[in-house]
Amino acid sequence: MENGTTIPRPTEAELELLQILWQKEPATVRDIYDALNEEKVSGYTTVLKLLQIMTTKGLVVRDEAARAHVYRAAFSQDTMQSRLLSDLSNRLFAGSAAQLALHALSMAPASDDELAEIRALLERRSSALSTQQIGNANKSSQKDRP
Amino acid sequence: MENGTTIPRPTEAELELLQILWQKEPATVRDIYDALNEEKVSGYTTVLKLLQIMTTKGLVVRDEAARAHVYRAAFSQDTMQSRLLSDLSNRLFAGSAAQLALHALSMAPASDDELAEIRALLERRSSALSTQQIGNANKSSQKDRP
DNA sequence: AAGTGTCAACGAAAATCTTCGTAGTTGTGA
DNA sequence: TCACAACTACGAAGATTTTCGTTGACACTT
Repeated sequence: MENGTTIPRPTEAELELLQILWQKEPATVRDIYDALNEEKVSGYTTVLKLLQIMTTKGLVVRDEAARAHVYRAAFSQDTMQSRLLSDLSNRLFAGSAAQLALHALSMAPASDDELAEIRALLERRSSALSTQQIGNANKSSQKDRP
Repeated sequence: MENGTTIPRPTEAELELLQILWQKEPATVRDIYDALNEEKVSGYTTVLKLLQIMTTKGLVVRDEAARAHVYRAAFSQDTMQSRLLSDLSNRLFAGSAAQLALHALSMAPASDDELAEIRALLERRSSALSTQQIGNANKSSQKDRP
């Protein structure tokens, strides 16, 4: 395919595991299995198989040193959020992330803190409206392991 | 399943057709087929089949009066945007649409107009921070056909 | 050293998604 | 009226996703 630097899009079930991983990282299959079963029932080997698939996809990274392999997310939650957001933006908002943000904002029961944060971001933005790409699709403050 | 008032989540290919529908509504299979083939190649019956599936799913509504059935999206683009956004919000942003908006904003190369619009929304928001639900998940100005 | 329990690997079944070929129907122009 | 073109319905194949049962390897306890 056109792979390379592209982050693979996780499926529904895969994203669920990633959510757990981001919280409990690093984790063994059992760790994840236990955490998952607090929300829904699922077989141990199901989780295992998913993790194996995600490993080949490059969604997670595995340390096989110990007997119980230890898994980590290959990409930070932040990176994945950017990725899926821009995906949705392309597919449903004609590529305008701003439109997307606007829409999200209009349906968000935001807290005062969040509103303040958004205003701050907006200020910064209006002053820095130069040619540079403003986005942070590659915020280097993140620790991804591709 | 647990259907009822729930909007079914469109698949990748389905969303593509919806995009076209929102622009060219109402449209026959051929209309959609033609529009789609300006972007990518796809068979006529493929489009037809998809529309049939989408009809049973309730994603589109069909008028069978004429020989060439006429299709419309069952939900406005706006409604679908809200739906998928809140979906992503739940699955990747711990349910915080504001966090999602913030993230989208930080990666959006927004235009001045859009920034202004966002600021306006923000103003409105801060003054109207009462108990009422502020969102527009059901903007009654929309014409959905469930 | 044998027994017990945990683990990864493998294969495969079930469900869903995507695509298309074929058949049968209907309206239209010759 | 006959033939042609356009359309829908049906079925099915291939791809992908999701789930799980079984097997063999490994480690710890007794």
